[in-house]
Amino acid sequence: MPEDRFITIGTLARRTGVAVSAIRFYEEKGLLQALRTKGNQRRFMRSDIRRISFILIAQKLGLGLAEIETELARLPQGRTPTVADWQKVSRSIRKQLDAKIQLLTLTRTKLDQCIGCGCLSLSKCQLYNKDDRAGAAGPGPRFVLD
Amino acid sequence: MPEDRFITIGTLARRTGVAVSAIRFYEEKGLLQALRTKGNQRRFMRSDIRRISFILIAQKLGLGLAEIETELARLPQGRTPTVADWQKVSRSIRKQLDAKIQLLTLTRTKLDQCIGCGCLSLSKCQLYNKDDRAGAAGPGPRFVLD
DNA sequence: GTGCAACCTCAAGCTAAGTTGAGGTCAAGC
DNA sequence: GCTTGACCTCAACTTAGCTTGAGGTTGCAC
Repeated sequence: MPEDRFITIGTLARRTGVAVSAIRFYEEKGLLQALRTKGNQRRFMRSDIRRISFILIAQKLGLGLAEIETELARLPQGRTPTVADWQKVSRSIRKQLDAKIQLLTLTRTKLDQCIGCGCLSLSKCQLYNKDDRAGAAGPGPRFVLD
Repeated sequence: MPEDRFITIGTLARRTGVAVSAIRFYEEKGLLQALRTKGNQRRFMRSDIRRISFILIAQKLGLGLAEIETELARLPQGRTPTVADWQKVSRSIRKQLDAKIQLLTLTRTKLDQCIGCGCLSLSKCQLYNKDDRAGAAGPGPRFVLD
């Protein structure tokens, strides 16, 4: 296997700083795809280093793996993504980041009003009303600033 | 039990919109304390309504229950918290909110540079470097914008 | 042709923040 | 005094994002 284009899972792990187990996990979740050798070992493409970089960055921005998968799906299938391809995806998460900052800023304004009156009352407080929560459904960790 | 000061778990649930099971869970975690009747049923204080309001608000701001417990510990023991007591706690989380917004804004700036060059490279990108992650330890969901 | 690191799968475990269910008790109105 | 809804405990399950371990195979270098 003299091919320069393919790398082992260990190499990918070293290059990205991500654990081997995590890479397998990402593959299982569909965020990465790997070829297999005759002996059933994974072989990744060099461009997967960038793909993992993106995963890490997007996680830092608060996206879940499912959302990240959606974003990655915008990349071209079959060919190595170009700079322009990556820019398109990056701009998409930049929008989400923007929205998140706006939401937090708004919340801060409300909190300031709340501190002013000291109420923290569910009925009167701007910050909190039941309707806000009506949509929250299903078990598991929620409330991470949807 | 003609006392106006004590309320049942069901009443507390109705008043806050939080599930009974969640209230028991918060008590177990030490975020709430309850007296017990002879028949072993919980009795909460009216001021716990506000306490739960605070928990909900703080969660919205992205705090975990452990952090919220720390904040709540600033409230006086034994007496019902006053408006001033709540303001002190609110100002504390306002600071944390501020920091979170600043971090996100900084991240956005870096992302913009990244989009500019299209790199998304672990070695060159401002957005990501290994050292950032060195501190992240332990299992469980991390990366929620520490 | 053999030794050993690196790979493989599969199952179980972890944390957070709860929910769901089984099986049983309490309290209040009629 | 009894019925019924609200309460009790305890155990098991949920989702997300992984890690850890057991037990077995590959691939490359000497």
